[in-house]
Amino acid sequence: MALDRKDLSILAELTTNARASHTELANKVGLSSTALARRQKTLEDDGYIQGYRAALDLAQFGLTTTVLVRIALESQSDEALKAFEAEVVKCPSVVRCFLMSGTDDYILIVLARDIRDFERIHRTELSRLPRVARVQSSFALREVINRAVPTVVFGEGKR
Amino acid sequence: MALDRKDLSILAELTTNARASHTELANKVGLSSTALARRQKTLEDDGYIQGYRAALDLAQFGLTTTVLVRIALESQSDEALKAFEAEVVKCPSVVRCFLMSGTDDYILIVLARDIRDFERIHRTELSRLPRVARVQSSFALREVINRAVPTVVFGEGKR
DNA sequence: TCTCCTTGGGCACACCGACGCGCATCCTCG
DNA sequence: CGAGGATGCGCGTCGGTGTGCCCAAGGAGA
Repeated sequence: MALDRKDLSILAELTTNARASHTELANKVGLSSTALARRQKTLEDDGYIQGYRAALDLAQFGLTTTVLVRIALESQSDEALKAFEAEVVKCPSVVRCFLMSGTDDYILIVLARDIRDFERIHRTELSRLPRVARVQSSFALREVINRAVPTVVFGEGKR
Repeated sequence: MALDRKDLSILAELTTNARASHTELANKVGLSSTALARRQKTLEDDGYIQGYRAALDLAQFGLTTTVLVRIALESQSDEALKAFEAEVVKCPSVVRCFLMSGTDDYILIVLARDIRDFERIHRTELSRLPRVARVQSSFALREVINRAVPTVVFGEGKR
């Protein structure tokens, strides 16, 4: 199934404002409300739209510090990976965790209030992870780009 | 201003389902619809809720490969940073870009269709970035955690 | 070339639900 | 005991949503 420019326009708009009504969206896209409703439903049914989520301002919660953590395990055995992953999903300050190729086994993205708070997280969350051989942390000084969706998605319009 | 458990419960629910109606939310949180409406409006006005966004299934667009790219610049001068950042924001496949402490100057997260596609992105987007001294890419074999909001936010309830 | 058929769009309408208001009540704190 | 803040209930209005129907455009086949 292929998406045309209007579909992409709908997705782009919903990515910005998920609560827009059919008529509101229809005006922006250049369709009638019924035509838009059909397309939106199709996009949902076909799985292009997973759901609608509120975007929280994490800075408002004091979470202004992003830390990238590289973790190497003692062993790359399946059992070690499973044990590590079972615990890392419980870490409440971790927002992303990738199993990586190359020398570093895992890369985590951790959100903290500040550097002191990260020290606490390191002590109470990260240091308790099993099978860890080495932990290396780098602080993000600034976030230059933070997109949920790559802009390339909205630029491939057919027709 | 402090949030109590009901506020956090509202935020948690809206993070999952941003289109829930007042009555729907009220039932889950244990409030009446009016009390909930007031609290939700307060959360919006106070900036805890930035907005409501549709979550797209990137796999549906073929973007199944995540790549972490480490980039070191030739120079850390303010001019070099500005020049680099002015260009990197134009890269349509980059979803995140951090200015880092330590040896690596920037870390990007790039979404690609597959490894072949990343080669194209490397050639057409990354290699054109100015002032770059070294580029090092690591592929994510698997995504263990992908949260928009750390669970720690929902667990600090007062009262 | 004509015709049939399919696909997508627009218009109008009716129903249903959401939303916001006012007021009474309750709880807490001073 | 009084006052302020938050809650819950009921109501009316408004808007969104979904349906049915018709129309236009494009493609296929005879």
